[in-house]
Amino acid sequence: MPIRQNILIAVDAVVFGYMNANLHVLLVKRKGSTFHKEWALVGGFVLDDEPLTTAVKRELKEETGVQLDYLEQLFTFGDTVDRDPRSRVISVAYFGLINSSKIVPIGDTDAMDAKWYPVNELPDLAFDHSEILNSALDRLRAKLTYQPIGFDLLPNEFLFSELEQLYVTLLGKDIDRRNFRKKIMSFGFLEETSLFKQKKSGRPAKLFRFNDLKYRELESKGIYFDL
Amino acid sequence: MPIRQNILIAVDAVVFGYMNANLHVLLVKRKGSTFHKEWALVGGFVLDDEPLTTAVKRELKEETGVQLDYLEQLFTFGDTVDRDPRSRVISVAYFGLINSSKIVPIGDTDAMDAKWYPVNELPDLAFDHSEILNSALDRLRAKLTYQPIGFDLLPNEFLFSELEQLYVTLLGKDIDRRNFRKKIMSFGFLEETSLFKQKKSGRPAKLFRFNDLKYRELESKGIYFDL
DNA sequence: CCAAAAGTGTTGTGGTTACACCCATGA
DNA sequence: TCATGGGTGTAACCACAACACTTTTGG
Repeated sequence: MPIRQNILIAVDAVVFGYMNANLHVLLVKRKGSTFHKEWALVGGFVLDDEPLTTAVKRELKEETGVQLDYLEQLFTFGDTVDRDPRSRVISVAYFGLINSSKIVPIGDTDAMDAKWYPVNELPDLAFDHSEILNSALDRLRAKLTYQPIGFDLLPNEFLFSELEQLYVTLLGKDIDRRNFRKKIMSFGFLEETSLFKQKKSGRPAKLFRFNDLKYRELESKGIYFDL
Repeated sequence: MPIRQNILIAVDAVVFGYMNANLHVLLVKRKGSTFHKEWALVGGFVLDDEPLTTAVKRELKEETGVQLDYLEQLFTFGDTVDRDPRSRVISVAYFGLINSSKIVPIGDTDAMDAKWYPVNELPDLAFDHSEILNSALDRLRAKLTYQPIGFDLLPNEFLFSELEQLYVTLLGKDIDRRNFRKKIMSFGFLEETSLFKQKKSGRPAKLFRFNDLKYRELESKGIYFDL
């Protein structure tokens, strides 16, 4: 094949985690020459014989050590020819969610170069990474209405109020507690456990668990949440 | 930047058109060495300083002369390292729709190398193009439930029965004529014209037109069609 | 007057919304 | 006993599904 191109291909990951009743994104502090010490999404160049998804997972592991519960392709950014000042780079962006119980609280010490940032307190980002992050946020909110995404963000066992709070945070509007409970329960993919969690004050609350089997059944038929 | 990659980047387009009460895809007959004379999606390599969308449009123009009414990024195929036998190629696939009234009936003569194929009579395709086409079909059907896609496929003025027929074809199930009409009309983005179309037999039918303004309004709020 | 396609309403049902009070606990 | 958050039911309303006959034209 006689063709010669001078375009590089990279992958970037927008990984969301939910902690302290807030949505967070995983960012890394760059060390190379360009955008030195600025915050950016996790990502890097794809190896010649490496599938794209392998590349994202490798970068995530190398740069932050996190392991994902959910990963999907988001969008390929290649309409802006100079999005990387060094050379033309096309980036395949991925969108990931991590279960709160698996979150390793990296970067709360300043020694690390990876950190969970609350989405409402983001720093300026390198390259066009803000744009990428924004499309990921749009996707997240859209998914919320047709997939019970909460379950990939919450720990394996959680309070109903935590699920509700997550929806409130992500949708940015209030929810009627009774109606929400009725709706979620009607899907049948939530199980009550017999465990309770004692909070500092107030009545102890039941812990719930997600039933994957029931969920996969429904998923194939297509669910629709309005809220 | 010291990095060197040996990966090529291409774009491919899955373009749908609706004619003779059937969904069609635009295919081209390959002429190069690999997959010579086999049918494939329209596509080709991206130029070094060319935005991705420009590349797809250029290829479409060069190979078939069609001009699209709707184009969106579909998916980037790069998990299979040997999808192109010659070299590693990552392909950014696009999904397009064309208005019936703009369809140039290429390829009904055998001299041409581009042709509209009905989706239920597809030939074998080169590379992993069947897979790409299938994801485009999935996307098309999914979009149908939250966007009035019919309007990008039908001519500017059309019969209600044509719109209905389009949904029947794409969804593969029957629709109640009265309920369908009520639902579509309730959105308010369809306008009656005062024109009539006389068919060979039967009562003449009103022609309808799509009101873009009203549609864009609704689109931002999010529409939902069940059907 | 027959064939062909267009056009048109009503009713039952099930889901969604709106809404407010009691319960269990720790301090 | 008070503060805090957890848990629950009902009634009005609206959207959807099911269903069949009449109208207009050409042959």
